[in-house]
Amino acid sequence: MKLGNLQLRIMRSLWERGEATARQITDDLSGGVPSTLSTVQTLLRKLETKGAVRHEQRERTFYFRPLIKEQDVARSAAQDLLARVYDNSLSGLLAHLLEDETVSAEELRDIKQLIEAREREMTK
Amino acid sequence: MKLGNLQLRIMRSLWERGEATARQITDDLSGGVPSTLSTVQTLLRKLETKGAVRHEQRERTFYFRPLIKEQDVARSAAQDLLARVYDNSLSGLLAHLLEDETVSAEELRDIKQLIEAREREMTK
DNA sequence: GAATGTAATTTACCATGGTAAATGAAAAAT
DNA sequence: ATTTTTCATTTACCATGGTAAATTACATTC
Repeated sequence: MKLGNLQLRIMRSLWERGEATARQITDDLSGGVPSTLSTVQTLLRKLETKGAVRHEQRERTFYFRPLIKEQDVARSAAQDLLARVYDNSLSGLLAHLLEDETVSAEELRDIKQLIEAREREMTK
Repeated sequence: MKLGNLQLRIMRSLWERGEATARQITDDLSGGVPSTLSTVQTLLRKLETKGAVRHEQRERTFYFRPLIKEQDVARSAAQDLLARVYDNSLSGLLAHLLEDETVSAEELRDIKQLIEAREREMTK
């Protein structure tokens, strides 16, 4: 499942809240680039058509829930980038990511450990 | 500069060739998902409007050249993914990338070396 | 009960990426 | 010289993401 920018931010609100109304999501968005309630409602419909969310009506109001997992969306976006842009060259991608000066020592330690863990899985 | 899928494939042909006609690019594309000459011409125009390519006419034919660098496009796509989807968590992204079973031992070795090199830069 | 507020729904744009046929003009082949 | 090929250009779609006003329907408040 491929999502646009605002779609992703809407999903993020839903993933955090578990369930949310269009109004609540609109409020969540107001911190960054704000969108009107109307826009959020439109996108929620489109997300529902795509099968990314579902809604349940209580009283007059729609309560939305995510149907797709954050991890799955992220994973497929990462795989897509790797394939489309880097021709599946992991080292090519990582080389670019490591160029960023703001990478912390902790991050480096963490990802090194990820790789070492993966190496251990390798031999099995 | 953000490029669509076909736009990227067209650029890739241009990056490899240095200079190419719409026809040559169309031929290059015929290996994967093919596109008609007409479509390629249309997209080349749009790429030119965006400033991604320029053309030069010789005889009757347009010869296109890339104006943007492959590395820059890749880099910005990677940064965009990292920020938009992973909230700038490098380890989060790498964790997903390493889940792919088809990662080779060589790739692992390569990226480990990238990280170690980056660690050495760190202390400076 | 009338006014106000709050929902969903409808409708209508715009931009971008992609698709390609149709047309016209020029070069190449016959 | 006529036909065929090969370009560029024009035109016209479609899908998706995003934007939002206008409308309608229902609650809440005064």
